[in-house]
Order: sequence, then structure tokens, then C-alpha cells
Amino acid sequence: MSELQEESSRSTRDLILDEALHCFAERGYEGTSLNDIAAGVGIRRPSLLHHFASKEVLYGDVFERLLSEWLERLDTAIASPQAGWAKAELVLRAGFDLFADTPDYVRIMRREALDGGIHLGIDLSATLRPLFDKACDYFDEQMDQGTFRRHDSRHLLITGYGAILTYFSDAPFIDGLLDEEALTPNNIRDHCEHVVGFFRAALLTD
Amino acid sequence: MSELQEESSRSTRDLILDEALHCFAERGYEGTSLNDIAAGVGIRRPSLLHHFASKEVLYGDVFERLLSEWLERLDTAIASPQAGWAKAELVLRAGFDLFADTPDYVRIMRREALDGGIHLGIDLSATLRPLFDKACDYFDEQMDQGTFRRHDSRHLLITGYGAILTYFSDAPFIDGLLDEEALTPNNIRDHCEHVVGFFRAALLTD
DNA sequence: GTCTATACCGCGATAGAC
DNA sequence: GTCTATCGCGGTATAGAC
Repeated sequence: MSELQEESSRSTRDLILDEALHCFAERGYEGTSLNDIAAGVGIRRPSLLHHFASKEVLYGDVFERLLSEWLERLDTAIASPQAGWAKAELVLRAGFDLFADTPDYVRIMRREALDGGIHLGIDLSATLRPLFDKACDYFDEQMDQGTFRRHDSRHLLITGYGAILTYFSDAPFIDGLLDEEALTPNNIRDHCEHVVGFFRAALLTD
Repeated sequence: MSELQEESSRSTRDLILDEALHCFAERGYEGTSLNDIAAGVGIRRPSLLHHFASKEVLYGDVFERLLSEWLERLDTAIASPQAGWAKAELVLRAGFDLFADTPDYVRIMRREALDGGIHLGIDLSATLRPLFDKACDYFDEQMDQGTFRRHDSRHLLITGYGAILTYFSDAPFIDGLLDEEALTPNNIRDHCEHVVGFFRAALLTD
């Protein structure tokens, strides 16, 4: 019965979620006001609070959507039937594509990692932990088999996480180091190729 | 004439700077109120504003002290007469020691990189740019000589920057992945050894 | 669903007593 | 140098008209 009503309400809701995502990514939780978000959507603040009970609830919903989208895309990459370095490279490139497609997600995630997840009801580390452990097991296997050079798999993953995420999260800073925009398609591709080459050199012996 | 006066005033000033550093690192610029800082020092907000004209000025002074301390320590490491991988490893370890000694600095720096330096009058990238270019030249030399495997030196440095900084800036998040405190001396040492080994494997051919 | 109006609070900053 | 008192502003959130 309320199909049409839900259609239109979801549309406004999603517009708010989109704008909130962008503002939170750009200026952080405390740096973003509900006025900023409402203005971006083209409505007034009270109208926004009709859709989301509070700023905290809105932020939580933004993050929930982020996590579900990321996990979905990563799961398909991880489920690939590849093996050895081919699989690692495929997941690495999938991660790069994912981050390149969703730079705002990366910046929110980084802010949340910095703050220790105090704005969320959920425990971020615990949510990503299964993926982390699975990846550890994979690397340990490969290193046991001699496919990869021996490294501490947990620290290896943390190093990789930092190396990839930073290029996107710190883009405004990196712009100034490179004297050009870090997040152009060309520069993202260059950095991806570098990271892939760097990890291949560190992991493979040939 | 005002030696004693300056002694006592510098003491209060420094207490404020210390507390401000910690608060800004922990909760960010917008997330920190002057009340928080004043309470940490044990004075009232107006007294704090007697020492620093505004929140912005206070933040700028905190950051100025950060940069001068970092640059001073890095300069001595860079000036070492080593060459080849030994020099790279020495600077890498010096960076680790530096970050381990000043974790609050790391978190502020990361927040500033995320925000693009909007809270500062100075251009962060421009300040660090000479060091960055110098390091690029060094790596390019080594790669030309065949001491290091060929990589894009600029992207290599950015990858390294991200790999090292992240372990400290995202410590609360990494705690949850490792199931233990990331910033204990033991775990810092382990991660340092891993990163050194990882970069050695990626850069050296032996 | 969206609006105006408003309540209420905490913020940064200032004035002036001690 | 530190305090109390106060201002003005902008924040989140609510009430009620349309």
C-alpha cells in the first residue's frame, strides 16, 4: 500500500545519507553540523531530524551502509578461485578499486580508526576481524609452502593496510608532496602499480 | 630582569601546551574544547586565554613545537654518514623511535593530513617538501647505482610514510586486530623489525 | 514530510574584580 | 595570573502549524 510513499521517503533518506557521508568524511563528526548536511540536501535541519532521530543515529546509519558495501565487494574478490601471488594481487587491486570508487568511505574509516570507534555502537575491529584472520591464515599457508618469503603475517597485513589506505585518506596532504592531484585516475593507477610491484618484490623471490 | 617571571610563566604555558597536544591528538580540533584543556591543567578557561589569544593560536603553537622537534630529530638521523641500505635502515629506525616517543604528535599529524591542514596557517606539505625531495633524490641515486631495486621513488616514500605512520595513528583500531596493545615497547619493536625486513626484501636483491 | 518557532545548552571570547 | 560573570553565537533537539 505504501510503496510509493516509501519510494519517495527512501529517496530523501538516501540523499541525506549521501550528503552526510560526504560531510563526515570531509570535516569529521564534530566538524560537521546538521545544518551543513541539511543545506547540502536542500532542506531545513528539522526536516532532516524527521528522518534520523539524532546526529549519532545518522552517523551510525552512514557507517552501516559503508561496511555492508565494502564487505560485499571484498567478499567477491576474496572468493575468487585464484591461488598464490595471483590471488594476493587480485585482492590488492580489488581493494584499490574499492577505495578509488569510495574515497569518502576511506576518510571516514580513517577518522574512525583514529578515534578508536567512539562514535559507533559497533566495534570496528571486531567486525573486520574475521577477514583479517582469514587473510592471515592465507599468508601463513603461502609462506609455509614457500610461495612467499617469510614475514609476520599480522604485521604484514597491517603494513599493507596502512600503505594502501593512506594514499586515499591523506590525499590532500599528498597533493602537496606530488605537486599534482593524488586522486586523478592516472595517479591512482600509478600508485596501485607501485604498491603491487613493491609487494611482489617483497614477497616473491624470483 | 624578568627571568623568574618568565620561568614561571613558561611553566604554565608549557603545561597548557602539553595538555592541548594530548587533547587535540585524542579528539581532534573540533572535538576538543578549551574547557577540556583548562580542566586538564587545573585552571579555568579564561586563565588559559590569558596565555593564548585564541584556540586557533594555541593549536598553531602546539603544531609549531611538534614540527621543530620532529625536524630536529630527523635532521640528525639524515645527516649520518652512512650509505646504501644502512642509511635507509637507520632513518627508518629513527622514524620509528621518533613516532614511538611522540605518539600524540603522530595522531595530530594524521588528523591534519586528513583535513588538508585547514587549521594551520602554514602549508604542511610545503614544510616537509624539502625533506621529501631530498629523500627522493637519495633513492633515485641508489636505484641508478643498482644498490636498490627499481621503484618509483615518490610513490615508494608515500607507501613507506603510510606503512609506518598508520601503526601509530590507528593504534586503537590495531589493538582490536591484534588482541593486544599495539603501542607496548615489545609490539612496537616487533612491528619495526617487520617493516625493516619488509623494505629490505623489497629493495635489496640479495 | 516539511516547515517556522523556540527551548536549551555549551562553546569561544571579553570585562573587570582580586 | 587567576578568578567570576557575562555576552553572543551556533549547536542539537522538540513542538506544533501546514
